[in-house]
Amino acid sequence: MGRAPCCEKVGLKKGRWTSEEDKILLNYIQANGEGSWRSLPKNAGLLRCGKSCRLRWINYLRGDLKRGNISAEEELIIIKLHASMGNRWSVIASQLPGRTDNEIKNYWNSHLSRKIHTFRRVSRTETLPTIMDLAKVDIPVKRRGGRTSRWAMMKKDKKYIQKHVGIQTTIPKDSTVNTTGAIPTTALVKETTLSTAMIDDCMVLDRPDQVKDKERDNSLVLCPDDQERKYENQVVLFPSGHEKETETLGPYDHEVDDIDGVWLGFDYNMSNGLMDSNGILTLNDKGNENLDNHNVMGTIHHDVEEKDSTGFVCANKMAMAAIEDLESVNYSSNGESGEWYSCSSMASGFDDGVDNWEWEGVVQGNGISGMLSWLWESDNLEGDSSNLAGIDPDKQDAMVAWLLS
DNA sequence: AACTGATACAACCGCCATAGG
DNA sequence: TCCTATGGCGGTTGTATCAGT
Repeated sequence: MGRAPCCEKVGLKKGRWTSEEDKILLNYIQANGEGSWRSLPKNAGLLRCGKSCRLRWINYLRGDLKRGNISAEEELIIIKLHASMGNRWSVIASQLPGRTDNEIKNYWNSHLSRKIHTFRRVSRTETLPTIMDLAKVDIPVKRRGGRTSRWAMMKKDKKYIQKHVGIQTTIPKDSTVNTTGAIPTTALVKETTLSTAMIDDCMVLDRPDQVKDKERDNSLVLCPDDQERKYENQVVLFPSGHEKETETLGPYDHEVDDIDGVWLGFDYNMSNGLMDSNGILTLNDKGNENLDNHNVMGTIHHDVEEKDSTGFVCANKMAMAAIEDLESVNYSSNGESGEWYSCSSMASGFDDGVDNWEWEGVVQGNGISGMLSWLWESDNLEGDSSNLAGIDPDKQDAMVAWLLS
């Protein structure tokens, strides 16, 4: 038998809270402060369990809650933190002011989990799975239906809360309501490449010698790996298999000393016609109407210092990326040590006959230091919350701060 | 217009950690 | 040290709402 319920449930109301109940709870807490949840319902005259009151307050009525949809920036933070600490929603929520763990959990489950796959860390002794069975993976689909967000309702009617429960909203004037589930792709790519903590000082890669179109400003450009790849503090992703033999896996098809990794994921839309005659693929969504959802995922490796024959230096970190349309993705070990790997995907969105691509990426510049060493000192990187077990809180805080720096 | 399936998200539930007696 | 109350967390469920048929 489990422990006794937190309160006597006979006669208590369950289910959705009415605006009247919200008013009562809100008035009570404003007058008496929060806490003492067990006695609160009785004192306030609510036929609710104290736990239910607490949840209602924390997740909905609290005045400091952020209104509106999760922004691309917030989404990125969620992705990053989830990649590092798993389903520790409260910890993740603590880094997103005004967001609740429940909200983030729901957002993850309904929006992100299907878009983002966490890839296995490749250890020295581990054999990579060569095929990932994506048939078993949920495929992101176009939103067909679903509830309209209550916050969206409030956005539409800023007086909603005042009308219904009598509290002030803090809906930002410029907040947007996204009812399609679509991600602001360009912004997200930009945010990802600009603000990702693991990619210190990176900037959006543009190739001024080949990319003249101003429309491509602030986009991420993928370059064939036979192109110049000496960039300072930039993100470079290589479609290494594009119309070439796959011997060109970049300068990194050699042994590396150590691999620790964290996957980054971001979503973008890709359509036909993004590949120009030079084989440069641009990730943006400008002017692309025929969009399919694809994911780009990358992992950042560190403790790598290598030079290729052209003198390219990959200092301290490497990144890999995969493009996938979630139909099929092959993972293969790459390099003698088997410690890193490339990803190929079927990109059915292309009409240029190239439907099987292999990508790799590099982040160049100084950056990841010892933080990742201890962050990933556990071998278990599959989103297991035990990842952080045993790490003292200061370290954990430092990690979070670093991840978000 | 009615029906159906998909979706978002609010709310519930059980378990765990911790404080305090 | 044990026991209990309580708060908190994460997994899961229920349902309102919507788009497609």
